[in-house]
Amino acid sequence: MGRGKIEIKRIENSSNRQVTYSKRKNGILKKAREITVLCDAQVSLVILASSGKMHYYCSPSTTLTEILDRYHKNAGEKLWDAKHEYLSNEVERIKKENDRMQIELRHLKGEDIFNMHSHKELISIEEALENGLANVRYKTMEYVEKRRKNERKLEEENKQLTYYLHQQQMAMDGSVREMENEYHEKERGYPPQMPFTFRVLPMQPNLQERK
Amino acid sequence: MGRGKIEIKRIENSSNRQVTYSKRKNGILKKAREITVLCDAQVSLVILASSGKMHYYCSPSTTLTEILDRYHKNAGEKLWDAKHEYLSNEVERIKKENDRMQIELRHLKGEDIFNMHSHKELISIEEALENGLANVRYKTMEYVEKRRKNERKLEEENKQLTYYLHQQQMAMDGSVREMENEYHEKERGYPPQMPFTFRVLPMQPNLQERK
DNA sequence: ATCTATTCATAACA
DNA sequence: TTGTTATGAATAGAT
Repeated sequence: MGRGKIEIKRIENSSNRQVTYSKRKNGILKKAREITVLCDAQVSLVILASSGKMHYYCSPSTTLTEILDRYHKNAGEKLWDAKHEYLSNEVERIKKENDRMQIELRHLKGEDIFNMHSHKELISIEEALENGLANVRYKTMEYVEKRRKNERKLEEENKQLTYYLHQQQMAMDGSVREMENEYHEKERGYPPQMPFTFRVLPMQPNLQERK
Repeated sequence: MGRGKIEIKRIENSSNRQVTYSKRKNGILKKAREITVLCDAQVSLVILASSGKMHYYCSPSTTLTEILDRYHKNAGEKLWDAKHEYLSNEVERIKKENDRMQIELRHLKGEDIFNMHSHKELISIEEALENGLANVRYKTMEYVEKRRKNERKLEEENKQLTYYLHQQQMAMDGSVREMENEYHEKERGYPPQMPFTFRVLPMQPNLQERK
């Protein structure tokens, strides 16, 4: 129909397409109205132009929803359920995404950081923070290590001193008893086990002030 | 069109109506398909005969639901029930939350910071990262503090022991000299300063194993 | 269903 | 966009 026959394929010329759309849209709407009146039919028609403009027709005495309800039942297509399912899945999907990011954020903020290592996906993200933390950790480790070593040294000294003290006590104890009971008999053939020159080594000064 | 013009009003003859319905229905469906192809339009068409038979067309690459979604928005009609509306809102809400967190995450990772509108925003990001470090620092500080305290205690004990050892040495030294030079004169009026019951307190075990 | 005289829709043009 | 018109398409009524 028209001045010439046309092939049914996309009209490339944009303005031609626009004009054709407008005319044919009116034609379809008219036909929809007509079949409604002529044949007691119910019609739901929605037309969307590529431009985004929309036109629709719905036969009177009904609503689009009503027709679609019947459509739903008749077609057996799970229109509503599908929509509902889609939305449910979407909510779930996005919620998961949400949780993941929330955890990630908490970790990056330094919360829950001791649970972090179980989450594989977070490893790459952790790296950012861990790079920052690496320096701090290294410094503190160094520091702790030094303190621990010093601590051990002190413990050792402590043991030594305790031991020597005990020895000396014994020695002194013996000497005193000797002096008290038989100080005229000179039979002390044993020198003190501990050299009197023993001195406790001075500790590293300022160690606890270092970082 | 046809052998004679007809008025657009209900066709009273039932079989005529039925025939006309069938013919026009096909016509509309064809037109719907055509406008879809010719003009890049999207069409949703549902036709219900008074007999109850139903036919529909929906342009490919879309779903009826999708078209009706747009219809809903444009027409402002309540197509969707509360559940769907709730879910739709939920999706939108969570998506916004999602975007917000995504931006925050990217910022914490140091990405996209060139879009920052103010120095304040940069500072707050810096603060967040520093807070993250603070937690780690705190944990290590606690640990170091414990070690330091134990260390101090050991130092104190060490000093005490050294002191007592020295005292004892003096006392013993004196006793021996006394014994050697004038052991018949009993003038030792000073008892040892250190009680013989002195014992070094045992240290906290396992302290260095604790985190 | 199929045919066909007619009316209708519309492509091209203005 | 709107209108005009030649032409192809749709279809009412008959078969």
